[in-house]
Amino acid sequence: MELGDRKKKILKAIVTDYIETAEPVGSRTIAKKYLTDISPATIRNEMADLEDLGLLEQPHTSAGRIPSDRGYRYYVDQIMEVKYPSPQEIEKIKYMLQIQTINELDKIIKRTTKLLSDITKYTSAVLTPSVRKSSIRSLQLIRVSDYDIVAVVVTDTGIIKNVVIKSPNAVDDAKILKLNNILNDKLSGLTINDIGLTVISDIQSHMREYSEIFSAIISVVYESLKEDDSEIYLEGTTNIFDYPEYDDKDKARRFLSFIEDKKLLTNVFSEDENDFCVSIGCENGNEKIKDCSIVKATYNIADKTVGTIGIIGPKRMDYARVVGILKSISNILNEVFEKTL
Amino acid sequence: MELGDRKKKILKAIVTDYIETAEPVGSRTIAKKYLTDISPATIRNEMADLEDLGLLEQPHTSAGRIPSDRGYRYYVDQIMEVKYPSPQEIEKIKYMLQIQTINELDKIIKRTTKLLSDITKYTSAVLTPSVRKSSIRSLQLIRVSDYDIVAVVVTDTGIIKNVVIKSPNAVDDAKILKLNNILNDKLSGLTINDIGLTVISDIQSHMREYSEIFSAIISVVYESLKEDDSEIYLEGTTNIFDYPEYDDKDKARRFLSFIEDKKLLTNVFSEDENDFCVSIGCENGNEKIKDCSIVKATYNIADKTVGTIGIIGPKRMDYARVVGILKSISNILNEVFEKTL
DNA sequence: GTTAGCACTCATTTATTTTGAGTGCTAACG
DNA sequence: CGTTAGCACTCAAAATAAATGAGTGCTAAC
Repeated sequence: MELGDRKKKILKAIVTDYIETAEPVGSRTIAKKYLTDISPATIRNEMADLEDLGLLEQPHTSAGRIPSDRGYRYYVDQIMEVKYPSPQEIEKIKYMLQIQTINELDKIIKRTTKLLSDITKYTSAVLTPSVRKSSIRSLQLIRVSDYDIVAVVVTDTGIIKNVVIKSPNAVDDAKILKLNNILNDKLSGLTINDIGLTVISDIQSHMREYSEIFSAIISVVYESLKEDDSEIYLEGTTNIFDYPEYDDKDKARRFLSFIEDKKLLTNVFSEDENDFCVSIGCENGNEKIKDCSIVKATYNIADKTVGTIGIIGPKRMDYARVVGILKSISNILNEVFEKTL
Repeated sequence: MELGDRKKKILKAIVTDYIETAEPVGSRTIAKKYLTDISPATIRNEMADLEDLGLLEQPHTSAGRIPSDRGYRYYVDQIMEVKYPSPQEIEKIKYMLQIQTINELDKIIKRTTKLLSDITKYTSAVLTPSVRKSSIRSLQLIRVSDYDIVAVVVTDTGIIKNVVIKSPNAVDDAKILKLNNILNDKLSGLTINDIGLTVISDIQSHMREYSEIFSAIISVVYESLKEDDSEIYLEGTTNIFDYPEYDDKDKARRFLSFIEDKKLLTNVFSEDENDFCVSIGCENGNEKIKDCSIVKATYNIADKTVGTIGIIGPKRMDYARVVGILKSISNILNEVFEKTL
């Protein structure tokens, strides 16, 4: 849909003003604050057109206009100019994400989540890397007692995962050492998906003597790695109280219950085909957050896209700013994760 | 303070009714629903006395009475009879906490948290075991690359903790093996607090050749174990919307911001001298939750008190039921953790 | 000591009015 | 023809007023 120049300006004015004030925008406001050389009457005519096109809507007859989902979409795609953080701000963010004594993946991710909500003032969510896309760098068995083994898997993406295994028969250090060598030898470098029947039977052939204990180990480890294990970190969940659209108790509740359900949330924030995505209102498919917008970006470790960072907030969201921030932070994260590995 | 029998009955009636209805309780209601053989006028006289004693208060002149903090306290300490779950319910809870393919500490705790909020309909919080009170059962170093080591610590309380270490100089498998043996030998059985200068220098004397790498390891591991690392799990945070006292946006917000701050929350739910504790309104010390009550109990692993389970909700809380549930679940948890180790 | 009776209080509910921001339409203007 | 001033009309929200009713404290009688 191609809009005339003036219509674009008016749509932009309405979206901008509505984002700022949360009040429906009237023709007089636009004529005074944004387009001083056109009269309210003319603006009214244009607004009527924009409403016919489905880009604006009117809460009730005697109110101003607010953008519709499609209106926001048009604004995001065709009108807005992304506002990136200033170089100083970028430096500050880098600083916040790099300084730390212990270089733990988890800590960087937690800190990123907090940072995101602090800067944007919306609710932020970060998905931790999933084991499934990573390949195994090292698999180590630790003997804890005669019948208790802990398997520790370290991936090329820096994830460390522990699996507790009850052994069917007693194990000693020698056995563990042998099992360790074989498993490590056969599994390192493989992704979870690579581990199939052929690999397993190959290992099994090297393990005639331990077949029982081996199958206990492999099944538990395999199950544990296969399950979708990426966690989600959340920050700034109470930020929504700053936005008048959530003055209504039920609205706030609906939002927060959605947020509380980690399954739903993970679903919404999981990566899709794009490495960057803005989804507005009904676009995000879930009835419960049909008046929210979500902006998300992916991040990489070891050149693999392993997780996403994002924010969720009211549709009346400062898209230009949020998009700039998310793009920048996802870039910075990629840099950080390049260095720390 | 010793109360007459009738006063006790009236206080009990008021607390019971207020817990149920959230409405100030008037003399007529009591005469009709609870003490049918006394007239409202008499009850009014008694209520005036109870108010003088500081056990009741009146929101405004023409309203009924509600219990004060002290009133609740008297009710909890002197009047209420704990309502324990039925044997069937107990069995159900046991079932929920025991059935699982992989016996992971984390999963049991997560499930407990969910269970608690589901049953009580309040917000539940569970503190995971802290490494600090545990002793080391096994410490294993894993070589990930020339300069990357992961230390895995398994405690007698079933905690598994990973620490990433950047080695100052390259390590090979032989070195790791040797370090492993020495560390394991010297550290297992010790608690974190046991690890002091003497132990460290003792190990150091066995490690002349690796002194540099050793100090890298010991400092990072020690730091990591020393820090207070118990996490807190939360469930049912949106349950508060079911209670009319949180109809007010600001009240809800205050509660939820408190809940969001893991530091504050951990503080409130950490164990104190008692293994069971009810804290009402102002008693819990924090201005932000002065109209909440907290009930918490501890749980043990390997005969050590390692964490707490609890719920937080409005002062108008069904204490008798919540206390019964928490006591039961903490017992069940202790049983479960006895078996799984 | 207990209770019926009554005047009084005050939050809550319901109804009514006022206000004002905003619109659409018409007619005039350049 | 596009633009704009003018005006009647709409309707949510705010302000005001009145009605309701649950509950109290006090007094006097049982």
